[in-house]
Amino acid sequence: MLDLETFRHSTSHIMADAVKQLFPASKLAIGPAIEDGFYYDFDTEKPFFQDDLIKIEQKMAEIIKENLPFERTEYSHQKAEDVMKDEPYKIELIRELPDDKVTFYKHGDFIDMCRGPHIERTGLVKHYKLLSATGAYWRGSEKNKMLQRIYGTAFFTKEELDAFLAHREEVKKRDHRILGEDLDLFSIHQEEAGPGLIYWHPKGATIRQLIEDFWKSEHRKSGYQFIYSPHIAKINLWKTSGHWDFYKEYMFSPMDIEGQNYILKPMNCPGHILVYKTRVRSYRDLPLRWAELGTVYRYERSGVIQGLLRVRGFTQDDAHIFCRIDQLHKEIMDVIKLAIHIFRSFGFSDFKIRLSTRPAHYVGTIERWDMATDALRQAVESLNIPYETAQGEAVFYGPKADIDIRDCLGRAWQCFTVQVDFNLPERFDLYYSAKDGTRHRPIMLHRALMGSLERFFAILIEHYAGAFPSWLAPTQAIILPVTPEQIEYAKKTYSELLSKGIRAEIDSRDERLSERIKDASLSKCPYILVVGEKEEKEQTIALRQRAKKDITTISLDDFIKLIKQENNPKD
RNA sequence: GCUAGCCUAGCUCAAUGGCAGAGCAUCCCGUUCGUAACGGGAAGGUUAUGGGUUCGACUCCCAUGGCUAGCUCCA
Repeated sequence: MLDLETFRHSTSHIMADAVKQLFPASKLAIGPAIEDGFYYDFDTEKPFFQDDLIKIEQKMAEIIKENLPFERTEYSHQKAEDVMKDEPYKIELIRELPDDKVTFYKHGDFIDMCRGPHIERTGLVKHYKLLSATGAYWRGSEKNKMLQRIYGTAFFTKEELDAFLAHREEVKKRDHRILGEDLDLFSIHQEEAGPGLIYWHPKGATIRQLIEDFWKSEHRKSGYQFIYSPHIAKINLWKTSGHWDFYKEYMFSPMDIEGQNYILKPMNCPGHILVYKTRVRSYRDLPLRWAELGTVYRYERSGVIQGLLRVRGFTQDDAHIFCRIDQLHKEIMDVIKLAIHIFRSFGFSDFKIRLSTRPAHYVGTIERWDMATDALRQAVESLNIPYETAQGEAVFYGPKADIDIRDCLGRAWQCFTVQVDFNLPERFDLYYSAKDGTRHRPIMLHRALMGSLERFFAILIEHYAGAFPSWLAPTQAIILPVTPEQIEYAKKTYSELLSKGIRAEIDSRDERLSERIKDASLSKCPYILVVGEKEEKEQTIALRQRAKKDITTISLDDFIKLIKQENNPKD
């Protein structure tokens, strides 16, 4: 049985063959299979254009039609370099191979150094498509030359390829940047105000408030307290925390205020630590769980900014937990439980945890690292969520666990993180008084559940395709009087809904009913309430639910009951 | 930041060196309407910004800003 990776890898060879035939001066770099298909990097005189991709696809069709066999051969280093003498990138790779034997695969006149395996014949490839051409650095380093990369994909069946392309279309349709504008949720004013800075419109702000309210109430239930900290602080604070040394490239330049340098905060932790230090903490005070919807500013290079997903100013749903070692396990467990609960409430149910362990360079003792890592591992295991361990992937100050959530299109997003920190308590000389009066270092946990509100909002918009569940919808019900005769009745209905805490609107514009239904539907409002002569007489409403064709006539009280039922996040 | 492509009305897009245009949205008028696009009219532009080439530039060239897709990075 063929595996898809082999199949796609072979397709990338066919593509490289086509490129070599059409553009003989191109030099080959690498061409692996990737999650959604494959790519191949070339060093070419000119970048590839859209038209070139079509030509390359046609040439590939010819190679496939010839049904050439893939043949494997092994050469010594010497011979390999000889065979690849016109391919400088291949030579570089060959020289790094430890074995003397180098394997090659050949079909027709095209030969490529490659570990393999490959499919038997080019004719097996039938359903493929070239997707895009972009620049990519040789070996991923911007110090190296930029090569030209062509992405493509291949599938066993036409149905799978069509489904993949349809999925790409769906992703495009759900793009939060488009929906954000269509639904009047937010805007970005790159020219006037700067890229990566978000303006939340009333509808977007309503959703944000709903998210924040829910977040706060769940935190209160979980024993958190809230604090607020300023957006700027003197540079010394960032020198003490160490950010000025290891995080400088993401920090905005200092601003001079009365001869002192101040920095826009890229993180909330130093502020929380200052609060901790305002008095001597007892072992009985711990754990302290302090949360803040803290807005931070980070310099991101212009090329990486994207919609709400990657910005220069954003609000973290941050919290810091100061605790004793013996409390660590429970605190970690509770944080992960809270995160899962919140994600479920927003309609996510598929999670994957990644545990990152001690890297080569670290602060703190091995014993503490092992203990903290075990605490993380035990918490994850007892919650029965699949996890993987990323050996040596943690940051220098402590082990961490991250959670990827999967949206309804199967895309994974990293939002949640919980990080143990042995470093900052040390740098700021944090302590608490133990039972016997001696001083001890508390352990500090950093954690964010949604990560950034901006980014999480983007994920929600795309997850729901802008059709937010009733509890999050900026407008839950739009009331449409059939004629001006019913405006009074519509207003009465409106006041009644408002008084019950339902987010309602009236559209009594001088437009045909069908026009106003169209607009209400496009706004993705969950409920449309039509009131005409008949409804007024019977004191009812004609209810049209989002994504449903049928219309039901019910009393306003029944509608209120219905919407109240939906007014809470699902868990 | 780098590579490539792109930037025309609020939005989506025409105009290939010779008079800047359409649809949607907006505003006005008409229509008073029973479940997804009513009719008519008006207004809307220093063609991203700055320079250059040319008798003449939305169009060609240069710089700057920004966007898009990647690379790298990441909440």
